[in-house]
Amino acid sequence: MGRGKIEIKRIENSSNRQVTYSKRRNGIMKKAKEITVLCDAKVSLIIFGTSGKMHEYISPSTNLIDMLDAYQKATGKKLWDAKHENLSNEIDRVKKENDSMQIELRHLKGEDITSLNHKELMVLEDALENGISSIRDRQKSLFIFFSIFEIQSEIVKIARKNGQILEEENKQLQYFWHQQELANMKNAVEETEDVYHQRVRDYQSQMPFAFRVQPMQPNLHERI
Amino acid sequence: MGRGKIEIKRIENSSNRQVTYSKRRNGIMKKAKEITVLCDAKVSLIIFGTSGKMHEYISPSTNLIDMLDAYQKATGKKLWDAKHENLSNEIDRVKKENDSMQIELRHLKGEDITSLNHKELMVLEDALENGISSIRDRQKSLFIFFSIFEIQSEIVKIARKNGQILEEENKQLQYFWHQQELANMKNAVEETEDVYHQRVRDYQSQMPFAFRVQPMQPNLHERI
DNA sequence: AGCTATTTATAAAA
DNA sequence: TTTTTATAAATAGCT
Repeated sequence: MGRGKIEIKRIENSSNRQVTYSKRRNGIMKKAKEITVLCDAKVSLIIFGTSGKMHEYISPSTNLIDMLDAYQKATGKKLWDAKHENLSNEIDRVKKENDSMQIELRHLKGEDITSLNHKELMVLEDALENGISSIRDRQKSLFIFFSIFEIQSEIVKIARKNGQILEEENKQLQYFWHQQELANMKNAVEETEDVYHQRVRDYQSQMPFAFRVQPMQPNLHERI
Repeated sequence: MGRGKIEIKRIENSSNRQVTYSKRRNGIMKKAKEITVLCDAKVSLIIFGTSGKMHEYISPSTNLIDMLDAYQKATGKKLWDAKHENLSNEIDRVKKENDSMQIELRHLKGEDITSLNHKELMVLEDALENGISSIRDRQKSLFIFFSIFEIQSEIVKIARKNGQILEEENKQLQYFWHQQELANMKNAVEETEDVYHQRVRDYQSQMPFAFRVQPMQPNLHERI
């Protein structure tokens, strides 16, 4: 369909090829649109020329993703599923890890343990005993922290009473403590004051003698 | 291009539409092949008719996946990445869940607890105490199970000694126990025998008097 | 699925 | 690129 008939083989003349490409590309696009309208067809047409520039036509009634989904259904070929597989495997792996941790957590909380044998129960018991002793150690060390803090406060108080420390120096000391120690123990102190006195009884008997404190001013928190 | 000119609008006559679809589909396919050859173009053409049947053409120099990769590069549009995003989100969610369980597990095991305040430590301690008491309860009930089993064995033994039970009846009794009880406690029994005697000392003092046993034949396992 | 009159696409030229 | 125009190709309506 032109001034002369042409063979269907690569057009060697580059500018001719470019012209033909442009014309035929428009032609195909037009045909694609027409068949879409005339026949209710869904068409996906993607063309790359040698320049690398892309042209596409997708029927307005659909979109490329749906087309490709349909393509996969129709052909059974995988397109992105291969890429999905990695992610799916990752999910499976993490979920399994999740499940086993879930089970371990339940066991540590004493749930779902009827399926465990004696040996397994002993392992669990040991783990729990270790955990509880670590936590009690930590609570003791927190108590020591408080005790030291309280001793300091008492020293300051006594010193002030005796007039050995001026009000200004006292303030500086308080500031020093605030900066050096409170910064480090901030987290530990949080929300702890309200249970402090209640727990003192529990741990005082376990404290090394050197750290035992008989507070002269038990309402320490009023001065923090 | 035909006996009459047609408007580009949906062909209402269904059989006409089907014929036109078939003809024009072939036409587009041919055009696609031609532009591929004539102009070194890469074409992806996918067509679905109303019947749902699919037809495709991909330039021989490429394949659909490469075309779609190029499409994504050219347009910046995501195709399967959108689907990947869901999976990625799922992974993130599960991993977060994982992390928090990891932390909880560590805490229950007494690890990484320096960042916890007193209140949090107390919650942990309670959880551990609950866990440990559940597990000890379970161990006691397992012990009871063993004790009953042992009592039965002793009874059988005494009875046999006294000639009150014939060898055959004894076998039947053993079989009965094997079926009725061992089936249920199989899991609990597994690997338990080797620690049985070692633990008896620990729990015996906690047992209700009724269940205390002074084994006349401690090497029970030889007859299981 | 063929036929063919007619429309449409396009090759070559500008 | 786009337009022109002669001609090849596609196809609508019919069998």
